[in-house]
Amino acid sequence: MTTDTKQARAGWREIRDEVRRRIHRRDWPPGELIPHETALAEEFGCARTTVNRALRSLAEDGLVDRRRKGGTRVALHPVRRAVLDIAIMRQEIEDTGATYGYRLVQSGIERPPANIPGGKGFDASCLHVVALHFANGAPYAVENRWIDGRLPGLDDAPFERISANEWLLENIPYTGGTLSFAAEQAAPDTARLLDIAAESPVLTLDRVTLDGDRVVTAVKLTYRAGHRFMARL
Amino acid sequence: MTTDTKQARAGWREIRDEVRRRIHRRDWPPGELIPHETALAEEFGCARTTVNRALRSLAEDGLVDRRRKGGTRVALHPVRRAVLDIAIMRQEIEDTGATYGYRLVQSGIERPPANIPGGKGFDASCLHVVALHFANGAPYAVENRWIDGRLPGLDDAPFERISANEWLLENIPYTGGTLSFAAEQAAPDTARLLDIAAESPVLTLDRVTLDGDRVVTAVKLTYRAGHRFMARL
DNA sequence: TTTGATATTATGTGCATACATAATCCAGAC
DNA sequence: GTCTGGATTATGTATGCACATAATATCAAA
Repeated sequence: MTTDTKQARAGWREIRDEVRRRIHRRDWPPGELIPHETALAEEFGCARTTVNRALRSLAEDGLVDRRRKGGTRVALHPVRRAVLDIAIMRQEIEDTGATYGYRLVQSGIERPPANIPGGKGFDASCLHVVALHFANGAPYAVENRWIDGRLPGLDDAPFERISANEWLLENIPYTGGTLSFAAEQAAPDTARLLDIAAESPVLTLDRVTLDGDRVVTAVKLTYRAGHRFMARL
Repeated sequence: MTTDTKQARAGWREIRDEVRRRIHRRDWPPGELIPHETALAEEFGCARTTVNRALRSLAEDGLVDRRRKGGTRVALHPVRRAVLDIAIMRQEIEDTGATYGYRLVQSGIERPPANIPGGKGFDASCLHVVALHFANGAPYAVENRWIDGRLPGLDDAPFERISANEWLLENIPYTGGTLSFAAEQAAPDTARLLDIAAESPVLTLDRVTLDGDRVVTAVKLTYRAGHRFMARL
Protein backbone atom coordinates (compact mmCIF):
# COMPACT_ATOMS: atom_id res chain seq x y z
CA MET A 1 0.00 0.00 0.00
CA THR A 2 2.45 2.62 -1.18
CA THR A 3 1.45 6.24 -1.69
CA ASP A 4 2.34 5.67 -5.27
CA THR A 5 0.35 8.28 -7.15
CA LYS A 6 0.35 6.14 -10.25
CA GLN A 7 1.12 9.14 -12.40
CA ALA A 8 1.62 8.24 -16.03
CA ARG A 9 5.10 6.76 -16.09
CA ALA A 10 7.60 8.91 -17.96
CA GLY A 11 8.47 7.74 -21.43
CA TRP A 12 11.69 8.81 -23.07
CA ARG A 13 9.89 11.46 -25.07
CA GLU A 14 8.59 13.16 -21.97
CA ILE A 15 12.03 13.12 -20.45
CA ARG A 16 13.52 14.52 -23.63
CA ASP A 17 10.96 17.31 -23.67
CA GLU A 18 11.45 18.13 -20.01
CA VAL A 19 15.21 18.35 -20.42
CA ARG A 20 14.77 20.51 -23.49
CA ARG A 21 12.47 22.76 -21.52
CA ARG A 22 15.00 23.14 -18.75
CA ILE A 23 17.71 23.99 -21.23
CA HIS A 24 15.55 26.59 -22.91
CA ARG A 25 14.53 27.98 -19.55
CA ARG A 26 18.21 28.27 -18.68
CA ASP A 27 17.90 26.07 -15.65
CA TRP A 28 20.93 24.53 -17.25
CA PRO A 29 22.71 27.29 -19.17
CA PRO A 30 24.89 26.71 -22.22
CA GLY A 31 28.17 25.04 -21.46
CA GLU A 32 26.87 23.71 -18.16
CA LEU A 33 27.01 20.10 -17.12
CA ILE A 34 23.61 18.56 -16.59
CA PRO A 35 22.97 15.81 -14.05
CA HIS A 36 24.20 12.30 -14.75
CA GLU A 37 21.98 9.77 -16.37
CA THR A 38 21.74 7.97 -13.07
CA ALA A 39 20.62 11.09 -11.23
CA LEU A 40 18.03 11.93 -13.85
CA ALA A 41 16.83 8.35 -13.87
CA GLU A 42 16.26 8.61 -10.16
CA GLU A 43 14.54 11.96 -10.46
CA PHE A 44 12.19 10.76 -13.15
CA GLY A 45 11.75 7.39 -11.55
CA CYS A 46 12.80 5.37 -14.54
CA ALA A 47 15.67 3.23 -15.73
CA ARG A 48 18.93 4.76 -16.85
CA THR A 49 18.31 3.26 -20.28
CA THR A 50 15.33 5.51 -20.70
CA VAL A 51 17.22 8.65 -19.77
CA ASN A 52 19.97 7.55 -22.11
CA ARG A 53 17.49 7.31 -24.95
CA ALA A 54 16.25 10.82 -24.26
CA LEU A 55 19.67 12.41 -23.98
CA ARG A 56 20.94 10.59 -27.03
CA SER A 57 18.07 12.04 -28.98
CA LEU A 58 18.94 15.56 -27.80
CA ALA A 59 22.57 14.96 -28.70
CA GLU A 60 21.53 13.99 -32.22
CA ASP A 61 19.72 17.30 -32.45
CA GLY A 62 22.91 19.05 -31.42
CA LEU A 63 21.39 20.52 -28.28
CA VAL A 64 23.77 18.80 -25.90
CA ASP A 65 27.26 17.38 -26.17
CA ARG A 66 28.01 14.09 -24.52
CA ARG A 67 31.33 12.56 -23.71
CA ARG A 68 32.17 9.44 -21.87
CA LYS A 69 33.24 10.19 -18.39
CA GLY A 70 32.92 13.87 -19.23
CA GLY A 71 29.20 13.88 -18.77
CA THR A 72 26.54 15.72 -20.71
CA ARG A 73 26.70 19.45 -21.19
CA VAL A 74 24.44 21.92 -22.88
CA ALA A 75 25.87 22.77 -26.28
CA LEU A 76 27.72 26.05 -26.20
CA HIS A 77 26.85 26.97 -29.73
CA PRO A 78 23.59 25.27 -30.35
CA VAL A 79 24.38 24.24 -33.89
CA ARG A 80 20.98 23.49 -35.19
CA ARG A 81 20.70 20.85 -37.82
CA ALA A 82 18.38 21.47 -40.67
CA VAL A 83 17.14 18.47 -42.54
CA LEU A 84 16.61 18.65 -46.23
CA ASP A 85 14.77 15.90 -48.06
CA ILE A 86 16.30 15.12 -51.40
CA ALA A 87 14.03 13.25 -53.73
CA ILE A 88 14.64 12.32 -57.33
CA MET A 89 13.74 15.06 -59.77
CA ARG A 90 10.61 13.37 -61.07
CA GLN A 91 9.31 12.93 -57.57
CA GLU A 92 10.18 16.49 -56.70
CA ILE A 93 8.21 17.82 -59.63
CA GLU A 94 5.24 15.49 -59.36
CA ASP A 95 4.96 16.36 -55.69
CA THR A 96 4.11 19.92 -56.69
CA GLY A 97 1.25 18.59 -58.77
CA ALA A 98 2.97 19.26 -62.08
CA THR A 99 3.54 16.83 -64.92
CA TYR A 100 7.08 15.66 -65.24
CA GLY A 101 9.02 15.80 -68.48
CA TYR A 102 12.54 14.88 -69.41
CA ARG A 103 14.85 15.40 -72.37
CA LEU A 104 18.40 14.24 -72.89
CA VAL A 105 20.49 17.04 -74.33
CA GLN A 106 23.85 15.44 -74.80
CA SER A 107 25.83 12.45 -73.67
CA GLY A 108 29.36 11.28 -74.29
CA ILE A 109 32.66 10.16 -72.85
CA GLU A 110 34.81 13.03 -71.64
CA ARG A 111 37.70 13.83 -69.42
CA PRO A 112 36.21 14.71 -66.06
CA PRO A 113 36.53 18.26 -64.81
CA ALA A 114 39.46 18.98 -62.54
CA ASN A 115 37.65 20.59 -59.64
CA ILE A 116 34.74 19.00 -57.98
CA PRO A 117 33.14 20.96 -55.17
CA GLY A 118 33.24 18.00 -52.82
CA GLY A 119 36.99 17.56 -52.88
CA LYS A 120 38.62 14.66 -54.72
CA GLY A 121 38.19 13.91 -58.38
CA PHE A 122 37.34 10.95 -60.53
CA ASP A 123 39.65 8.02 -61.04
CA ALA A 124 38.83 7.28 -64.63
CA SER A 125 37.19 8.63 -67.72
CA CYS A 126 33.63 9.72 -67.35
CA LEU A 127 30.32 9.75 -69.03
CA HIS A 128 29.14 13.32 -69.30
CA VAL A 129 25.39 13.74 -69.51
CA VAL A 130 23.42 16.94 -69.88
CA ALA A 131 19.67 16.76 -69.55
CA LEU A 132 16.68 18.94 -68.97
CA HIS A 133 13.82 18.38 -66.57
CA PHE A 134 10.41 19.88 -67.26
CA ALA A 135 7.47 20.73 -65.06
CA ASN A 136 4.23 21.08 -67.01
CA GLY A 137 6.22 21.43 -70.19
CA ALA A 138 8.32 24.34 -68.93
CA PRO A 139 12.05 23.94 -68.30
CA TYR A 140 12.57 23.33 -64.62
CA ALA A 141 16.18 22.39 -64.08
CA VAL A 142 19.30 21.50 -66.01
CA GLU A 143 21.18 18.42 -64.94
CA ASN A 144 24.86 18.44 -65.77
CA ARG A 145 26.44 15.23 -64.66
CA TRP A 146 29.64 13.26 -64.72
CA ILE A 147 29.50 9.58 -64.02
CA ASP A 148 32.38 7.24 -63.35
CA GLY A 149 32.81 5.36 -66.65
CA ARG A 150 33.42 2.04 -64.98
CA LEU A 151 30.09 1.65 -63.28
CA PRO A 152 28.50 -1.68 -64.18
CA GLY A 153 25.57 -1.48 -66.57
CA LEU A 154 26.35 2.08 -67.54
CA ASP A 155 26.64 1.28 -71.25
CA ASP A 156 23.12 -0.06 -71.38
CA ALA A 157 21.58 2.70 -69.31
CA PRO A 158 18.75 4.28 -71.31
CA PHE A 159 19.48 7.91 -70.62
CA GLU A 160 17.31 9.01 -73.54
CA ARG A 161 14.38 7.81 -71.56
CA ILE A 162 15.30 7.83 -67.89
CA SER A 163 17.25 10.59 -66.24
CA ALA A 164 20.67 9.71 -64.91
CA ASN A 165 19.35 11.06 -61.64
CA GLU A 166 16.81 8.31 -61.48
CA TRP A 167 18.89 5.53 -62.99
CA LEU A 168 21.77 6.04 -60.62
CA LEU A 169 19.65 6.20 -57.54
CA GLU A 170 17.99 2.95 -58.45
CA ASN A 171 21.00 1.07 -59.73
CA ILE A 172 24.17 2.20 -58.07
CA PRO A 173 25.01 1.80 -54.42
CA TYR A 174 26.57 4.67 -52.57
CA THR A 175 27.53 5.38 -49.06
CA GLY A 176 27.45 9.12 -48.74
CA GLY A 177 28.31 12.39 -50.29
CA THR A 178 28.24 16.10 -50.04
CA LEU A 179 25.97 18.74 -51.34
CA SER A 180 26.26 22.46 -51.74
CA PHE A 181 24.13 25.37 -52.85
CA ALA A 182 25.14 28.53 -54.55
CA ALA A 183 23.70 31.37 -56.57
CA GLU A 184 25.28 32.09 -59.94
CA GLN A 185 24.67 33.87 -63.17
CA ALA A 186 23.37 31.42 -65.71
CA ALA A 187 25.98 30.35 -68.24
CA PRO A 188 24.84 31.00 -71.83
CA ASP A 189 24.09 27.36 -72.67
CA THR A 190 22.29 26.83 -69.43
CA ALA A 191 20.26 30.00 -69.86
CA ARG A 192 19.23 28.85 -73.32
CA LEU A 193 18.14 25.47 -72.03
CA LEU A 194 16.18 26.98 -69.17
CA ASP A 195 14.70 29.55 -71.54
CA ILE A 196 15.72 32.51 -69.41
CA ALA A 197 17.68 35.69 -70.06
CA ALA A 198 21.40 35.28 -70.47
CA GLU A 199 22.61 36.41 -67.11
CA SER A 200 19.69 35.65 -64.88
CA PRO A 201 20.46 34.48 -61.39
CA VAL A 202 20.09 30.75 -60.96
CA LEU A 203 20.21 28.47 -57.99
CA THR A 204 22.65 25.63 -58.32
CA LEU A 205 22.99 22.49 -56.31
CA ASP A 206 26.23 20.56 -56.58
CA ARG A 207 26.16 17.05 -55.40
CA VAL A 208 28.98 14.57 -55.16
CA THR A 209 28.10 10.99 -54.45
CA LEU A 210 30.60 8.59 -52.98
CA ASP A 211 30.79 4.87 -52.61
CA GLY A 212 33.33 4.42 -49.90
CA ASP A 213 35.85 7.06 -50.87
CA ARG A 214 35.43 6.69 -54.59
CA VAL A 215 33.51 9.34 -56.47
CA VAL A 216 30.60 7.69 -58.23
CA THR A 217 28.97 10.72 -59.75
CA ALA A 218 29.06 14.48 -59.56
CA VAL A 219 26.18 16.59 -60.69
CA LYS A 220 25.29 20.22 -60.95
CA LEU A 221 21.60 20.96 -60.98
CA THR A 222 20.68 24.43 -62.12
CA TYR A 223 17.28 25.81 -61.21
CA ARG A 224 15.70 29.01 -62.46
CA ALA A 225 15.64 31.91 -60.07
CA GLY A 226 12.59 31.74 -57.87
CA HIS A 227 13.04 28.11 -57.13
CA ARG A 228 13.16 27.31 -53.44
CA PHE A 229 14.72 24.53 -51.51
CA MET A 230 12.92 23.94 -48.28
CA ALA A 231 14.26 22.38 -45.14
CA ARG A 232 12.99 22.03 -41.61
CA LEU A 233 14.73 22.87 -38.41
CA MET B 1 31.36 -28.75 -30.49
CA THR B 2 29.87 -26.18 -32.72
CA THR B 3 31.81 -24.69 -35.57
CA ASP B 4 31.22 -21.41 -33.89
CA THR B 5 34.04 -19.24 -35.15
CA LYS B 6 33.75 -16.88 -32.20
CA GLN B 7 33.65 -13.94 -34.57
CA ALA B 8 33.44 -10.55 -32.92
CA ARG B 9 29.90 -10.31 -31.68
CA ALA B 10 27.76 -8.10 -33.85
CA GLY B 11 27.08 -4.63 -32.54
CA TRP B 12 24.17 -2.63 -33.83
CA ARG B 13 26.44 -0.71 -36.18
CA GLU B 14 27.61 -3.86 -37.92
CA ILE B 15 24.04 -5.00 -38.28
CA ARG B 16 23.00 -1.64 -39.64
CA ASP B 17 25.85 -1.73 -42.15
CA GLU B 18 25.10 -5.28 -43.23
CA VAL B 19 21.44 -4.48 -43.78
CA ARG B 20 22.38 -1.37 -45.70
CA ARG B 21 24.72 -3.46 -47.83
CA ARG B 22 21.98 -5.94 -48.63
CA ILE B 23 19.64 -3.15 -49.58
CA HIS B 24 22.19 -1.57 -51.84
CA ARG B 25 23.04 -4.94 -53.34
CA ARG B 26 19.35 -5.41 -54.05
CA ASP B 27 19.14 -8.56 -52.02
CA TRP B 28 16.14 -6.75 -50.68
CA PRO B 29 14.85 -4.53 -53.47
CA PRO B 30 12.91 -1.30 -52.95
CA GLY B 31 9.42 -1.79 -51.66
CA GLU B 32 10.26 -5.25 -50.39
CA LEU B 33 9.66 -6.45 -46.87
CA ILE B 34 12.80 -7.41 -45.06
CA PRO B 35 12.89 -10.14 -42.41
CA HIS B 36 11.40 -9.48 -38.99
CA GLU B 37 13.49 -8.22 -36.16
CA THR B 38 13.20 -11.62 -34.56
CA ALA B 39 14.47 -13.39 -37.65
CA LEU B 40 17.37 -11.02 -38.08
CA ALA B 41 18.20 -11.29 -34.41
CA GLU B 42 18.42 -15.02 -34.83
CA GLU B 43 20.50 -14.75 -37.97
CA PHE B 44 22.96 -12.35 -36.41
CA GLY B 45 22.93 -14.13 -33.11
CA CYS B 46 21.96 -11.16 -31.05
CA ALA B 47 19.01 -9.80 -29.11
CA ARG B 48 16.05 -8.32 -30.88
CA THR B 49 16.78 -5.04 -29.13
CA THR B 50 20.02 -4.79 -31.03
CA VAL B 51 18.39 -5.37 -34.39
CA ASN B 52 15.77 -2.83 -33.43
CA ARG B 53 18.46 -0.26 -32.78
CA ALA B 54 20.00 -0.91 -36.19
CA LEU B 55 16.75 -0.77 -38.12
CA ARG B 56 15.60 2.30 -36.25
CA SER B 57 18.77 4.03 -37.30
CA LEU B 58 18.17 3.09 -40.94
CA ALA B 59 14.62 4.34 -40.66
CA GLU B 60 15.88 7.69 -39.38
CA ASP B 61 18.05 7.88 -42.47
CA GLY B 62 14.98 7.28 -44.58
CA LEU B 63 16.33 4.09 -46.09
CA VAL B 64 13.55 1.88 -44.74
CA ASP B 65 9.98 2.43 -43.66
CA ARG B 66 8.74 0.72 -40.57
CA ARG B 67 5.20 0.18 -39.41
CA ARG B 68 3.87 -1.72 -36.50
CA LYS B 69 2.56 -5.02 -37.57
CA GLY B 70 3.37 -4.01 -41.14
CA GLY B 71 7.00 -4.88 -40.80
CA THR B 72 10.00 -3.14 -42.27
CA ARG B 73 10.27 -2.45 -45.96
CA VAL B 74 12.92 -0.91 -48.10
CA ALA B 75 11.94 2.66 -48.91
CA LEU B 76 10.40 2.90 -52.36
CA HIS B 77 11.71 6.35 -53.07
CA PRO B 78 14.89 6.52 -51.12
CA VAL B 79 14.43 10.09 -50.04
CA ARG B 80 17.86 10.91 -48.86
CA ARG B 81 18.15 13.33 -46.06
CA ALA B 82 20.85 15.92 -46.22
CA VAL B 83 21.89 17.46 -42.98
CA LEU B 84 22.85 21.06 -42.87
CA ASP B 85 24.58 22.52 -39.85
CA ILE B 86 23.35 25.98 -39.06
CA ALA B 87 25.60 27.96 -36.81
CA ILE B 88 25.31 31.58 -35.80
CA MET B 89 26.83 33.98 -38.27
CA ARG B 90 29.85 34.83 -36.15
CA GLN B 91 30.69 31.18 -35.75
CA GLU B 92 30.17 30.56 -39.44
CA ILE B 93 32.64 33.28 -40.35
CA GLU B 94 35.23 32.55 -37.71
CA ASP B 95 35.19 28.91 -38.74
CA THR B 96 36.57 29.93 -42.11
CA GLY B 97 39.47 31.58 -40.33
CA ALA B 98 38.27 35.11 -41.02
CA THR B 99 37.74 37.90 -38.55
CA TYR B 100 34.13 38.61 -37.79
CA GLY B 101 32.64 42.07 -37.98
CA TYR B 102 29.14 43.39 -37.43
CA ARG B 103 27.28 46.63 -38.07
CA LEU B 104 23.71 47.56 -37.30
CA VAL B 105 22.17 49.33 -40.27
CA GLN B 106 18.71 50.15 -39.05
CA SER B 107 16.27 49.16 -36.39
CA GLY B 108 12.71 50.16 -35.63
CA ILE B 109 9.16 49.09 -34.98
CA GLU B 110 7.26 48.27 -38.16
CA ARG B 111 4.25 46.48 -39.44
CA PRO B 112 5.44 42.99 -40.30
CA PRO B 113 5.41 41.92 -43.94
CA ALA B 114 2.35 40.07 -45.13
CA ASN B 115 4.00 37.04 -46.68
CA ILE B 116 6.46 34.96 -44.80
CA PRO B 117 7.93 32.04 -46.71
CA GLY B 118 7.21 29.62 -43.91
CA GLY B 119 3.46 30.12 -43.93
CA LYS B 120 1.73 32.04 -41.15
CA GLY B 121 2.47 35.59 -40.15
CA PHE B 122 3.18 37.50 -37.01
CA ASP B 123 0.60 38.18 -34.36
CA ALA B 124 1.73 41.60 -33.32
CA SER B 125 3.89 44.52 -34.29
CA CYS B 126 7.49 43.75 -34.94
CA LEU B 127 10.95 45.01 -34.49
CA HIS B 128 12.59 45.27 -37.87
CA VAL B 129 16.36 45.03 -37.84
CA VAL B 130 18.75 45.30 -40.74
CA ALA B 131 22.39 44.49 -40.16
CA LEU B 132 25.56 43.61 -41.97
CA HIS B 133 28.01 40.86 -41.19
CA PHE B 134 31.63 41.19 -42.25
CA ALA B 135 34.37 38.68 -42.87
CA ASN B 136 37.83 40.22 -42.72
CA GLY B 137 36.30 43.64 -43.13
CA ALA B 138 34.45 42.77 -46.33
CA PRO B 139 30.64 42.57 -46.42
CA TYR B 140 29.62 38.98 -46.07
CA ALA B 141 25.89 38.86 -45.60
CA VAL B 142 22.93 41.11 -44.99
CA GLU B 143 20.57 40.17 -42.22
CA ASN B 144 17.04 41.44 -42.63
CA ARG B 145 14.97 40.40 -39.69
CA TRP B 146 11.56 40.79 -38.13
CA ILE B 147 11.15 39.94 -34.50
CA ASP B 148 7.94 39.53 -32.55
CA GLY B 149 7.68 42.78 -30.57
CA ARG B 150 6.45 41.07 -27.44
CA LEU B 151 9.48 38.95 -26.73
CA PRO B 152 10.74 39.53 -23.21
CA GLY B 153 13.94 41.52 -22.93
CA LEU B 154 13.73 42.74 -26.48
CA ASP B 155 13.79 46.43 -25.52
CA ASP B 156 17.09 46.04 -23.74
CA ALA B 157 18.72 43.93 -26.43
CA PRO B 158 21.94 45.63 -27.55
CA PHE B 159 21.58 45.20 -31.27
CA GLU B 160 24.20 47.85 -31.94
CA ARG B 161 26.71 45.47 -30.52
CA ILE B 162 25.38 41.96 -30.85
CA SER B 163 23.60 40.66 -33.91
CA ALA B 164 19.97 39.73 -33.52
CA ASN B 165 21.03 36.38 -34.87
CA GLU B 166 23.16 35.80 -31.83
CA TRP B 167 20.96 37.46 -29.26
CA LEU B 168 17.90 35.48 -30.24
CA LEU B 169 19.63 32.16 -30.34
CA GLU B 170 20.98 32.71 -26.86
CA ASN B 171 17.95 34.29 -25.27
CA ILE B 172 14.76 33.08 -26.87
CA PRO B 173 13.50 29.52 -26.77
CA TYR B 174 12.09 28.02 -29.90
CA THR B 175 10.78 24.68 -30.92
CA GLY B 176 11.31 24.50 -34.62
CA GLY B 177 11.07 26.29 -37.88
CA THR B 178 11.58 26.18 -41.56
CA LEU B 179 14.30 27.30 -43.83
CA SER B 180 14.51 27.88 -47.53
CA PHE B 181 17.10 28.81 -50.11
CA ALA B 182 16.70 30.76 -53.27
CA ALA B 183 18.72 32.68 -55.81
CA GLU B 184 17.65 36.25 -56.53
CA GLN B 185 18.85 39.44 -58.03
CA ALA B 186 20.11 41.70 -55.32
CA ALA B 187 17.73 44.50 -54.45
CA PRO B 188 19.35 47.95 -54.77
CA ASP B 189 19.73 48.52 -51.02
CA THR B 190 21.07 45.09 -50.46
CA ALA B 191 23.52 45.39 -53.33
CA ARG B 192 24.79 48.62 -51.88
CA LEU B 193 25.29 47.09 -48.47
CA LEU B 194 27.05 44.08 -49.89
CA ASP B 195 29.12 46.33 -52.13
CA ILE B 196 28.24 44.48 -55.30
CA ALA B 197 26.80 45.48 -58.65
CA ALA B 198 23.13 46.36 -58.67
CA GLU B 199 21.68 43.22 -60.13
CA SER B 200 24.19 40.60 -59.12
CA PRO B 201 22.86 37.20 -58.25
CA VAL B 202 22.71 36.58 -54.53
CA LEU B 203 21.96 33.56 -52.44
CA THR B 204 19.24 34.07 -49.90
CA LEU B 205 18.27 32.01 -46.93
CA ASP B 206 14.87 32.59 -45.41
CA ARG B 207 14.36 31.28 -41.97
CA VAL B 208 11.25 31.29 -39.87
CA THR B 209 11.59 30.33 -36.25
CA LEU B 210 8.65 29.08 -34.24
CA ASP B 211 7.96 28.59 -30.60
CA GLY B 212 5.07 26.21 -30.59
CA ASP B 213 3.04 27.58 -33.46
CA ARG B 214 3.82 31.20 -32.84
CA VAL B 215 6.28 32.93 -35.13
CA VAL B 216 9.15 34.25 -33.07
CA THR B 217 11.29 35.67 -35.80
CA ALA B 218 11.66 35.64 -39.54
CA VAL B 219 14.90 36.51 -41.22
CA LYS B 220 16.26 36.79 -44.71
CA LEU B 221 20.00 36.39 -44.98
CA THR B 222 21.48 37.56 -48.26
CA TYR B 223 24.89 36.29 -49.28
CA ARG B 224 27.01 37.47 -52.18
CA ALA B 225 27.14 35.18 -55.18
CA GLY B 226 29.84 32.63 -54.80
CA HIS B 227 28.88 31.79 -51.28
CA ARG B 228 28.23 28.12 -50.71
CA PHE B 229 26.13 26.30 -48.23
CA MET B 230 27.45 22.84 -47.61
CA ALA B 231 25.55 19.85 -46.37
CA ARG B 232 26.33 16.18 -46.05
CA LEU B 233 24.34 13.27 -47.28
C1' DT C 1 -21.92 -8.78 -48.62
C1' DT C 2 -21.11 -6.04 -44.94
C1' DT C 3 -19.91 -5.33 -40.29
C1' DG C 4 -17.69 -5.72 -36.18
C1' DA C 5 -15.51 -8.12 -32.51
C1' DT C 6 -11.35 -10.70 -31.65
C1' DA C 7 -6.96 -12.91 -32.37
C1' DT C 8 -2.55 -12.27 -34.25
C1' DT C 9 1.62 -10.08 -35.31
C1' DA C 10 5.56 -6.83 -35.79
C1' DT C 11 7.34 -3.00 -33.98
C1' DG C 12 7.79 0.31 -29.84
C1' DT C 13 9.14 0.98 -25.28
C1' DG C 14 10.68 0.14 -20.51
C1' DC C 15 13.50 -2.27 -16.97
C1' DA C 16 17.31 -4.53 -14.50
C1' DT C 17 21.59 -6.01 -15.21
C1' DA C 18 26.12 -6.55 -16.95
C1' DC C 19 30.04 -5.35 -19.17
C1' DA C 20 32.70 -2.16 -22.60
C1' DT C 21 35.07 2.05 -23.47
C1' DA C 22 36.84 6.55 -23.13
C1' DA C 23 38.32 10.15 -20.38
C1' DT C 24 39.81 11.82 -16.28
C1' DC C 25 41.86 11.76 -11.73
C1' DC C 26 45.33 10.60 -8.71
C1' DA C 27 48.83 8.25 -6.34
C1' DG C 28 53.31 6.77 -6.49
C1' DA C 29 57.81 6.28 -8.99
C1' DC C 30 61.48 8.73 -10.81
C1' DG D 1 58.08 18.67 -10.81
C1' DT D 2 56.97 15.34 -14.30
C1' DC D 3 55.58 11.08 -15.92
C1' DT D 4 53.15 6.86 -15.83
C1' DG D 5 49.86 3.54 -14.93
C1' DG D 6 45.97 2.13 -12.54
C1' DA D 7 41.45 3.47 -10.15
C1' DT D 8 37.37 5.91 -11.09
C1' DT D 9 33.50 7.49 -13.53
C1' DA D 10 29.94 8.62 -17.04
C1' DT D 11 28.36 7.21 -21.12
C1' DG D 12 27.81 3.31 -24.68
C1' DT D 13 26.09 -1.03 -25.78
C1' DA D 14 24.09 -5.71 -25.29
C1' DT D 15 20.75 -8.97 -23.21
C1' DG D 16 16.38 -11.16 -21.69
C1' DC D 17 12.23 -10.17 -20.40
C1' DA D 18 7.67 -7.99 -20.22
C1' DC D 19 4.14 -5.43 -21.79
C1' DA D 20 2.18 -1.58 -24.99
C1' DT D 21 0.42 -0.28 -29.38
C1' DA D 22 -0.93 -0.26 -34.01
C1' DA D 23 -2.31 -2.55 -37.89
C1' DT D 24 -3.81 -6.46 -40.09
C1' DA D 25 -6.21 -10.92 -40.55
C1' DT D 26 -9.90 -13.87 -39.38
C1' DC D 27 -14.25 -15.31 -38.75
C1' DA D 28 -18.85 -15.18 -37.10
C1' DA D 29 -23.14 -12.65 -36.85
C1' DA D 30 -26.42 -9.54 -39.23
